[in-house]
Amino acid sequence: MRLEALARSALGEALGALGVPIPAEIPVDRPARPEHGDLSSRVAFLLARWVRKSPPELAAELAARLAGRPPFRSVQAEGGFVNFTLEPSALHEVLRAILADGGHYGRGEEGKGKTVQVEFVSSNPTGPLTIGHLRQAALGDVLASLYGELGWTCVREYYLNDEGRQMELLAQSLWARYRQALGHEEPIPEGGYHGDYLAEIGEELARTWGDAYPVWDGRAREAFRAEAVDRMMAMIHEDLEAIGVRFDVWTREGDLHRRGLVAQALERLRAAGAVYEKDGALWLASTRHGLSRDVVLVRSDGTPTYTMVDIAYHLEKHARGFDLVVDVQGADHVDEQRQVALALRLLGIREGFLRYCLHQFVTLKREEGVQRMSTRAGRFLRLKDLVAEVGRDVARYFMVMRKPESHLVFDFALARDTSMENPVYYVQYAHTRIASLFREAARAGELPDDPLRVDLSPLADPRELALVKELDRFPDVVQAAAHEFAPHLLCEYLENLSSLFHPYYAHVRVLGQGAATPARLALLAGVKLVLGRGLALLGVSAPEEM
RNA sequence: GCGCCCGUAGCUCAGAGGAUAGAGCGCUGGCCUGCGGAGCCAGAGGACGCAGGUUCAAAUCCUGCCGGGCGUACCA
Repeated sequence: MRLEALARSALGEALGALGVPIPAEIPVDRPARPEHGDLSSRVAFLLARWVRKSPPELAAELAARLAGRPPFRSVQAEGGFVNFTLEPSALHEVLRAILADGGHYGRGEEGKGKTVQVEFVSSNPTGPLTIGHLRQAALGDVLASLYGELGWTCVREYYLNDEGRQMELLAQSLWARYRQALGHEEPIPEGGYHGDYLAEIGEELARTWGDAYPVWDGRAREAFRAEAVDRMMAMIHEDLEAIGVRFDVWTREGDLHRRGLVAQALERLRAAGAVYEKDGALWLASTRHGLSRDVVLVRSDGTPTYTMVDIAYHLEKHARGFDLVVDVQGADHVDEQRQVALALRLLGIREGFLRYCLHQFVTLKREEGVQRMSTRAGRFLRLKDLVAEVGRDVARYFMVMRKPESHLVFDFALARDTSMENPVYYVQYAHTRIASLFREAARAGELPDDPLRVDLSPLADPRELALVKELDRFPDVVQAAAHEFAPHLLCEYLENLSSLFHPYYAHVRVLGQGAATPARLALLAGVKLVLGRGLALLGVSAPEEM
């Protein structure tokens, strides 16, 4: 039961009794200031004109009609607002319901019988994953968890670009390293990959393969490309393992070609009249539909572009029957996204089938200053190494604690050495403290036999009621975080809940307080439950001891 | 030039029509003879980039500027 619903239904009745038309959604907010009550509605501002009254007049009439109505202790008009203060017993019931839900609290039903695919990372296998990929890995993984929490069946997918020019360059770069290891002077190709990780593999191949590939020909290309992709994938798996991200499905670009899906997609676009020929290439007529430029789908040499394959891939996703597809991508993909979305629209695919979670880039701030990453130049911080330094929990949390569309500065020093004032630890510590308290309660024989039957009436302290009100928000936060692609809302919520708990704990004794003890333990069981659920959704551990 | 994202406390960022704008870090000063001080309490610190407009009400919506990021490839 959301608390807002209590005020909504009361206001609905009062409006009906006054003969005022009832809006589809009666606005109810949580006031920032305690003197404005537990709940507040600005409905009078919306409807005053309708009934030719001023907002304060209408608000006063509504308040008069609702005065003394349970579960409200008071209903007051202030300005044009109608402010509600709840009876503590109403909050006690909220807490009881949360405890009764147990591990299911926060779960939703909206996704029942529906499937969502979240595609993320999808980094080209040209090197290990870096801190740049971390934001995407964390975001995608958390979004998938959030949708899972709302009842959706969720598929985490990685799209593997194992074809094309970048793979070619990677293979040739590796070959050059291999030749260098054999003592030949072979330069890294123009636009190739300079990272040390290829040098190591090159040396190893020189030992095992000897001088078997003296020239860069078709045979060498095949061998080195296969080897390079395998090696890169192994590294990527290690990095994903380090931050605890698992994919359900890996789709390879090469498979899309082999299954004829690219050709099929092209046929559909032709049939829809969405393409035209120019300069020997085939173009998507995007400007005709309001985009800023047309893009090439098939080059004049007959090979399909990345965009073409991307369209084919998304048609394939559609054919798989997902109700929703979420692509997590960086800000450099905006144009690409528009093009793919347009193509799907022209092919009659339902609006809303594909949604993009677009995120800005991460810059790394460390002692030497701010540095830009470049896999190609071999200048990057590998994900695995980052996790080794700051831990998986901090790495993940820091990546989702800002909204995706904000630039994110990863303060390395803060993440690593401030185990003192780090928000991750602050939240985890709240969980640990409660766990410790329950251990203590068990030792002292103060654990209630049946937590659901505890008398909650001793919970009267404003801090206790504030905690219950905050617990009541949790399902709304989960839902908003999922729908708006905004996991940072969950971080903010958990930090806020923790900042209500810590002072409470510091000032209110729980154990040895007679009838208050089981009531307070019940409250803290609720807090622990929600902290644990929230952290789990973020993929961050909720330790019993630290 | 054009398109998209972002300008809020010294720093990193929440708030996205409502009532006196928030948090963390940093800074100043307090609190360890009771459940974990990884904590608590108090304080200093703001023309919400600028200028107009819409509204009973704008940090929030609209327009135009100014700053920063990204894109604007027959790259992926």
